[in-house]
Amino acid sequence: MSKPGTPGDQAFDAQGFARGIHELLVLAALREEPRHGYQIALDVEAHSNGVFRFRHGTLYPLLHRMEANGLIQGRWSSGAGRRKKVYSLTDTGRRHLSGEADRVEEILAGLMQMLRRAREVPA
Amino acid sequence: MSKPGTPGDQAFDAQGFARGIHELLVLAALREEPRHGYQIALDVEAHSNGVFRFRHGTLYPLLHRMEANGLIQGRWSSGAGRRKKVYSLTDTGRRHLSGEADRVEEILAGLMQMLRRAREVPA
DNA sequence: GATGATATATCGGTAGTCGATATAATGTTG
DNA sequence: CAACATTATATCGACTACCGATATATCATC
Repeated sequence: MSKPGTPGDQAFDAQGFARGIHELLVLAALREEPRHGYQIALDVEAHSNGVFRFRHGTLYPLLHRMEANGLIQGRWSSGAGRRKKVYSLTDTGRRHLSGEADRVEEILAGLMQMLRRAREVPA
Repeated sequence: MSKPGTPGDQAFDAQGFARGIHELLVLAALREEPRHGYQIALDVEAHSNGVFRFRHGTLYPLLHRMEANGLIQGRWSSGAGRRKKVYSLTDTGRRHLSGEADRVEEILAGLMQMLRRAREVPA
């Protein structure tokens, strides 16, 4: 694995990265307590000063996908009133959260290194 | 702009982010001196310890796109031997480099905040 | 002359974001 | 109560562009 170019290294995957970020945002929002989709969107937006924002057309399919993958589990709130589907982290999801956090952190380190390089004034 | 949720804020755009990263990698690689595509790929991989890696099917269309957008300018090396298309930064590209670097840095700050949050141990 | 590295190019499959649109219950205001 | 905004979820089609595969050609080495 010391040889550069060896496949299997966990390198930056542009497609997976954006998706992974969205998943992380959801998982992080559910870290403390279960929430329903709309709440997750508000929560994410509030905690990031509006940097991250879920569109409806992105969020709900994402939640369905994550539920199908066993990362979260949804239950329709039984009470009367507006129907809400409340999601909570599964054990898999909780494990995934910390694992992905490590992975993303490595990539962020690489990105910051790149930014430093981008800012070096050419001689 | 103080009001959170105001549209027009430059928020995280999942699609644009991944593309922006790839563009930044190219621009940063050309910061000091012109290089041809294959060189850029090697350079990026070397400077990121293999975290970032360009596939050929990604790199060359990207270079064409960036040239069409006026961020870089390519010239076929006139000498004999293997043909190489050497790219250099345009003024637009140089401006874009610093602008995008600022934008990405903001997003990175948001991502790191999210990571911290993801790691907080729930009570 | 076969293999492998250098060097560029293109295409089709694929996945997922995003805007638009739909539905419906609830809160609010006059 | 009528009209409207907000809360809440869902789905679809257009679009974008990454990625693996494939092709072409030069050069070095053996």
